[in-house]
Amino acid sequence: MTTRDRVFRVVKLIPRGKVLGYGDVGQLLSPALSGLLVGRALATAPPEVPWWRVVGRTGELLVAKRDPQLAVEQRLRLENEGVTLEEDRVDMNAHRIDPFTLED
DNA sequence: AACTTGACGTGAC
DNA sequence: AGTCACGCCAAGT
Repeated sequence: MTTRDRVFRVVKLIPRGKVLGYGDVGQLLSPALSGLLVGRALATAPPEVPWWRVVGRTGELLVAKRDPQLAVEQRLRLENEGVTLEEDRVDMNAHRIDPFTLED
């Protein structure tokens, strides 16, 4: 079981229309991972992993720094499942879920 | 096999 | 309200 797989396991639990922060995902794992590594893992995410439901703590689409194209895709996918964005930011207050509710 | 680089976040200046 | 340092460690080079 690699770190990537553990990240994927958590991300797959995020329900449609909800989001988590990179740090949140890392925090759910034990031992906890830094958000940086979560992002690193997501960079190689397979199709079945809803990577677009992971954003920065403030709702920012941080991927834009690396790949603006990918950020556009993320935004479209999010809006497509009902997540509202304000100026390239997810409305965290409305869509961020409590990490606790994800534990299997 | 060594070295660098991050889809991050927090705390200290 | 900017920077900076730093933990974290898998991947890319």
